[in-house]
Amino acid sequence: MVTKVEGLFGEGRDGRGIGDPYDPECPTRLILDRIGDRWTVLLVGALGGGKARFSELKRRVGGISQKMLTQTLRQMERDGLVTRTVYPEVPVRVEYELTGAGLSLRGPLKALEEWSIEHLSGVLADQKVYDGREAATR
Amino acid sequence: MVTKVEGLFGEGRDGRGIGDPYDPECPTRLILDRIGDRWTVLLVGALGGGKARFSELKRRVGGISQKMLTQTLRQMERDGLVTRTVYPEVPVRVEYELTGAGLSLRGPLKALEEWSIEHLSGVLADQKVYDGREAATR
DNA sequence: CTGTATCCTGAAGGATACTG
DNA sequence: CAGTATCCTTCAGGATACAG
Repeated sequence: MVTKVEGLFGEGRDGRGIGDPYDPECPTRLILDRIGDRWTVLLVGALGGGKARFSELKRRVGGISQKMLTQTLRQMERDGLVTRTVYPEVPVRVEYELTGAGLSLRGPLKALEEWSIEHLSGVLADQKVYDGREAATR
Repeated sequence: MVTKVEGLFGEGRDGRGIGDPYDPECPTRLILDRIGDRWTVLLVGALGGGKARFSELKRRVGGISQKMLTQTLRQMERDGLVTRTVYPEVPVRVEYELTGAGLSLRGPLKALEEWSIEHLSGVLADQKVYDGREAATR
């Protein structure tokens, strides 16, 4: 039995232990499992505009393999982030669309993206400094 | 040469391609690289309360190995998210502390955590439904 | 106490070929 | 078109032993 995580990022930290990331009931793990891989994040972005079909998503998300596209979409469907609609035409047409939950994820992800844009140059600069010091030490 | 990503999660999606996640200059990749692994996220949480030393972090973050703790902290230091201070006592004491950039990451992460807490039960329920349908199909 | 250095394994994920 | 099935490689990351 593991202690539940109520707020890793609340203000009042009191040094209490942090929830086990391997506990399936841990919300932190929940996000990490969905957001952890780049593909889910990119797909939420790619689906932000509305429905899209398989091939279109493949085109939109650069570098994704067919395997990962299918796999990630299935996962998102399972999690209730996306709906999958099959139109039995010839050839088959399949459309994906964000659910309410999927759409609601865009806000937090956007916040993260904004942080990223804001700190991109800073982080890159810090890396250079750090790497420089390391090289000098060696 | 790949198109830069300005806003994967902005409102007006126009179906334009999405930035290559392998481009080091892509902000989306920046977040994903830091946030992608559970440890960085958990450490930002663990360090939210202020300075903490190595062994304390190890205790706080359940399940992290010594190797990953060191490795993740080094990465965070390199990215300018954390400072590392060595006190040459016997035995050595090392304290880690979030920088401004590190602290500023807590907001977005908190938003994500809130999403997670809010949607935990829903996602879990959807998974059950999905798995049930799959089992029936098979 | 705070690491570094190796070894080793599982799992992620790309490439490719085939199907309804 | 939208997948599924396989093979194969890479590599993250745990376990362990040793060091300043």
